Amino acid sequence: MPKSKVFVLIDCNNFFVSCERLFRPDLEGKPVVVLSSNDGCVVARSNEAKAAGVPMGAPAFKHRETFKKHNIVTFSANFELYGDISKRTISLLTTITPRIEIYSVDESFLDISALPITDYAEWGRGVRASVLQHIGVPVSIGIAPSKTLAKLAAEIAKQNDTYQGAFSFIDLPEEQKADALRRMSIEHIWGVGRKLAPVLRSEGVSTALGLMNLRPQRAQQLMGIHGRQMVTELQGTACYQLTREHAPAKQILRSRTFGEDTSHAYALEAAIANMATRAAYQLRSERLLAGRIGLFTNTDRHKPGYRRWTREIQMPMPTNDTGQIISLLVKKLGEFYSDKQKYHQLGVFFYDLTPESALQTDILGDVTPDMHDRAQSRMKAVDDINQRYGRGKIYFAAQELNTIWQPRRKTASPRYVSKWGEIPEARIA
DNA sequence: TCTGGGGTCCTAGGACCC
DNA sequence: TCTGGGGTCCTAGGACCC
Repeated sequence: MPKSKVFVLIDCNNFFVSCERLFRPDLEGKPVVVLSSNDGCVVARSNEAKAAGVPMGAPAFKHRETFKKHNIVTFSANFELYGDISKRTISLLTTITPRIEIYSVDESFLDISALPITDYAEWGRGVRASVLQHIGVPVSIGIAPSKTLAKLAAEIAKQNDTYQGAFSFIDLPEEQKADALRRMSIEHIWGVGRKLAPVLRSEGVSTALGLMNLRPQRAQQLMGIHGRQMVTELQGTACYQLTREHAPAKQILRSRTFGEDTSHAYALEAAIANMATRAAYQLRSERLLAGRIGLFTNTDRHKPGYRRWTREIQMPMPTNDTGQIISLLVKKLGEFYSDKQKYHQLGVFFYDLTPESALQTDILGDVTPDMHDRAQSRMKAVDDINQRYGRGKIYFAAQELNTIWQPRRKTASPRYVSKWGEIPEARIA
């Protein structure tokens, strides 16, 4: 019988806020929130902001009073900064073991089954101290025989200061494990969200322990196959393994809510051009081609007369050529556009992604392989220039038609680490 | 006035076929 | 005119995640 698995979850606490504080140490201990694009929703809160009663995902405009009353400092999200701090953290974790899964910008799983460790919680506290010292970001660490339990363990570590940032289910006596699970409500379980929590509660299951003891068949009836796997994982048997290497994308989507609603066709065209540019760049950087491309746009769903339009194009030959994509999508826009509508948001998406290497020439189509090659070398030249001289140095004219679509960012922090002009200065007196 | 953006996976149901 | 059962494929929508 193989030795059972040991997974670690390293979860950065209040990650976006912690990143902002790295460059603003004066904000340590003060209430801070980070807002999404258009300063719409709260996407990260410091502990002090949580204590002041600001909910996660809350629309910012509903809480302006609370922000004022508690002197809460707000930042517009600065994803370039967070991405950079995230990369540094990951490269530090990679020195522990190469068996790492980058789960999100602020969470990674490690498989440490093969590491010679006797006291896991103590080991976890060491990792926490190292990340704090080298990166400056506080983390919570959960260690367990399954990923679902590791997520719960990290949550326990975060909630309870006595564990000093690390909690382990490995070698924990059955009675203590039951106690810990009894104290965690089902909402904290990975895979139980807004809809499933009430379903479980009406079944009389309100804690992690309750779900662990639910009949697997019943869990599957209530929640589908994931429910059954959740029970098994809570019992301490791993269903989910480490997902190594970034799996190729299955779909790519770029969308933005506009800075203000617009009826102008050229504003929509500019938005299409920008979304398509970013999405197609991702396609090319992953060496993929899109077999289906499309766009959607809608009016404000909080206003009467809400409408949504979606159009798709089946490509005769898969593409990643920004110019071709923009012109096809702008043409599609013309099929439904009306200057009587107030458009609020627009997105561009790609489906049926295939590797460039698998390109099948469409012998009956009017796109010849030669045309495809020319498009390829044109886009390569654009990418090379932008990579060398900075994003957006060279672009399609349509991108510049209008800027109404651009989201508002009232309180963005400087791009400390990715723009030379915004690097912080330090003076030594 | 003001409510984000980017993903994955599963399932139910329809179309179609034998 | 009426009709069973089962399989496949596709899509839309729903659930979840951060």
